[in-house]
Parts: sequence; C-alpha cells; structure tokens
Amino acid sequence: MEKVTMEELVNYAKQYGFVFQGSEIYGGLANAWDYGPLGVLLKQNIKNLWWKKFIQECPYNYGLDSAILMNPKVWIASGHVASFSDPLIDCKQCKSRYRADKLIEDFTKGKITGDGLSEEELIKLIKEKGIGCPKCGSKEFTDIRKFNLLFETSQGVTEDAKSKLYLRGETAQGIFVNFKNIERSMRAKVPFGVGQYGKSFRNEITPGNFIFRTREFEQMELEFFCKPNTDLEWFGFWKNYCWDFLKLLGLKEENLRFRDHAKEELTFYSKATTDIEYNYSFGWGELWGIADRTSYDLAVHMKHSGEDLRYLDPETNEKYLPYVIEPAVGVDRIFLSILTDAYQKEVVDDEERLVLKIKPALAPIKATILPLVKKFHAEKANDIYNMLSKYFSCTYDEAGSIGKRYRRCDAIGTPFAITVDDNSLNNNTVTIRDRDTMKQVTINIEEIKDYIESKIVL
RNA sequence: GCAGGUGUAGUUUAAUGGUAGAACUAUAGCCUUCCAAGCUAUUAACGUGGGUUCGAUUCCCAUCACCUGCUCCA
Repeated sequence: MEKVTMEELVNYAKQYGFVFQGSEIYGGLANAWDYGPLGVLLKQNIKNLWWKKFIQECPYNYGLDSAILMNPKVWIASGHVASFSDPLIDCKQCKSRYRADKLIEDFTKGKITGDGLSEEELIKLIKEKGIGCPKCGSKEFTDIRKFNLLFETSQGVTEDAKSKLYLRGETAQGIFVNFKNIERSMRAKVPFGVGQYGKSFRNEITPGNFIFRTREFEQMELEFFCKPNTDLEWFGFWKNYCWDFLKLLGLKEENLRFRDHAKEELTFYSKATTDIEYNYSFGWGELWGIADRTSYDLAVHMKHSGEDLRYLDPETNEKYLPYVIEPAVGVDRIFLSILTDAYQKEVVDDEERLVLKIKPALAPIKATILPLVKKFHAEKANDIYNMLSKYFSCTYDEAGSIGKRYRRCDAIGTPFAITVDDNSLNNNTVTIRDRDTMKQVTINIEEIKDYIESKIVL
C-alpha cells in the first residue's frame, strides 16, 4: 500500500479537526501545533491506554504528576544545563553546520574527544590540526555558537537573574527527585517503577516533520528502579513490553523495528539504549527510546542535593543505588504513527472511501447516532445520544443521506454508526454499522452500551 | 541553520496590472426508510509587510509558514 505523504496527512489532520497550525491567524509560529477537538480525544486515549498498561495493570508501577517548573539545581545536577549546550560552528564557505567536538573527534578518528573542552580550546584544536570542512574542504569556520536546549523563564514579577528557571527538558527528573517520597509513601519495594506523562520543552536546533519534533511536546516516561545486575534483564522486559503495547494500539508490525544504539552513539549516562522505530512518511524515525541509565541519575542527585537516595534492601540489609531502566516515548509521535498507519483510501464499488482504520479503543468518537429520517426519528435518536454520551464520546448527525453520514464517520475512524428507524420506535431496536466491515447488526437499544463497551476495551 | 519548492475559501484548483470563477465540503430548507442521490438557498479565499504603479492577488524586495532534501537530534 502506498504510504501517505506528510502533506496529505497535515491537510487531513486540519480538515477533520485533529491538528491545527499553532497561532494560525497570526501567520503561525514555527513548529507549534494545536490539537483540535478530535486530536485531543485521540491524544487522551493514547495517554489513558499508556497509563492503563504501564501503571494501572502493572503491579510494579506507580503514577506521578510532577511540576514543569523545578528548582534549577535539578537541571545542573542532571547535566542538562551543561550538555544541552552543543558547541556548533558553521563552514563559511558551504554553510554546513557541525558540532565542533564531533568535528575534532571525526578528524582524529576518535583519538581526541572534544569532551570537557572550552570553546577556545576547541577552536584552537581545529586550527592546530588544520581541520577543514568535511564537505567542501574550507578551513574558514564561524565562531562557536552555543545552543542551550533548555527553555529559560523567570519566576516572580521582577526579572532578575536569581529567579531564572528552566522549563523541564524531560519529565524524568521529576520522578528521580521524588524517588524517596514514593518509596516511603507507597511502601514500595525495589523493583518498582514510577511513570508520568506531561509536557516537556526543548529548544531543538532543527524541529520539523509536522508533530514529529517540536519544541513543546508531551512525553510518557517510566523510570523503573531495579537492583544493580538485574538491569539488563529488566531492560529486555521493558523492550518487549513497549513493543507489545504498540502492537496492541494496532500499529502494523512491518512499520516497527528495534534499533540498538551503537557504543559510540550512547549518551554518557547510558549503558545500553534501544529505540523502537516507526516507518513514518519521511522514513524510519525514533518512536520509543528504552535506556539503561544505570544509577547515574540517582547518584548525581544524591551528590548535588546531599540527600541519601540509597535503597535499603529489606531482605539483605544492604544499601544500594538502584539502576534505572527508562522507556520514554512521545505522545505526539505515537499520535503521528497511529494516523500514518490508519489513514487509508479504500475503493469500494469504484468509489473512494476515506477511512481511518483505528482501533475502537483509540477512536476519538466511539459512536455516532443517526436518525434515518430526521422528522420521524430525531427525538428517539436524541434519547439514545443522551443515554450513551454518559459512557463514551459520541456524536449526533442528522444532516444528509445515511450513506453520507456513514462516510463522515469513516473519515474520522468512528467505529460504530447507530441508525434509528421505525423499528426503534416500534420494536426498540437499532442498526449498528461497523466501520471496517461495513456490516450491520440489529440489537436492542438497552444492549447498545454493553455492545460498544465490550469492543472498546483493550 | 543551508538548499530547493509551495503559498488564492475548510480542501482541490482557475483566471487576471483594474480586488477573483469553479468543484468538493459545510450550513439551512424541501425530498428521502440504510452506504457520498436530487433540488433550492447561503457562508467562505488572494499568508504578512514594504516597493514600483493612477491602480498590485498578479511585477520586485523582505518576512512568515509549510513541504522535500541536507545537517542536527543531551
């Protein structure tokens, strides 16, 4: 099947109220997107399902909702303030952009790493070694420019340096700083995990690809604390758990793959990282990152805060810093992969039908209620709407022919269309039409709720 | 950040140095008893800012945004 282009998907998302360009009437704001009435429902469904599978149904894990604004020391301890500042230089000749430290590393084939060097030292090294632009060979570079990927803001009504704060660059740190609180209040025993979803912010150098990489995004992160030396076992466990979750959401297996990070690629805190990648319209890209962060995070917070974050094992009476396995995923990326996967144009009897083949559990609208003939069946249909809307999101549609109304719900992935006709008035039954099979069943009005609920649980 | 492309109703588009025509969609009404029927009516657009010009949606410049590729992605 032909893959949908990003352009088509962006238009679709706009047309049907999933995603709008941010601040559109003012000409937009680069890479800002707003989730419309259907988009917010789909997003909520994704988050709720993640919560259900990773917190509610998982005996090890607890939930959390930590603040976006945190003590700035958190970000100094975590290393974000320092290492989110990439030293970037541009070739004056061909305008290519490089990371100064990477340039040196590549040129010296890893003999010299740029780690920990100041800007001046990096520039000096590049000049000394006679490093040229890998593309055009020019040795004319701009000065190093630092890009701090953390958003800065200030607290308090007066702007002074003391009140400088950062918007969180990841939700993970909110979990680490609450490790002790959760362990104590929940009487949690290692291994246990803490998960949360929420907005994070990064001044990405190159955002783009619709909602794939934005500067404001929503993460769902689990930090799973386990005993050292059991970490690789749990690493494997969570890799599979995430994979199964994606399949449960209905993503096609041929559009998913694991990709292990090579040693050189691993970040300084990580012992092992595996991405689950999705085959987006622009090609394979990261969807879910599962990382073995070792005890790095707890160790740095213990050092910077002075609090003892070690865990006392009640069985062995030994104290240790737990290792952390982190499966982290972007809600927006799951959203994008689901739309990409589900968006289809089917040809039925020479007519093109736009269908969002999405799992009923994810569908923004679960059912639409249609009076077959408005003047006869509208009242009854409204009664049914009022009854069902107590349990799940549904809509009422009386405009146009019945076929047209079926197509409307196909286009947004509504799994069930409930038609109210004379039999509804006389025999108390309705016809439920299935979006995927286009088949119909007749059932009693009292049974509609159970019928649909049985099909939207994952 | 670089290079290329694009920018006219919600979508797809037409024409034009004298401010725009359509199709689909949508809305209202009529009709209609299960897969985009028909009829009637209606709403709705030249991304933004400059310049040239008597006059710019059209020509020029800048800017903004999106798409594609590169680069980047602690």
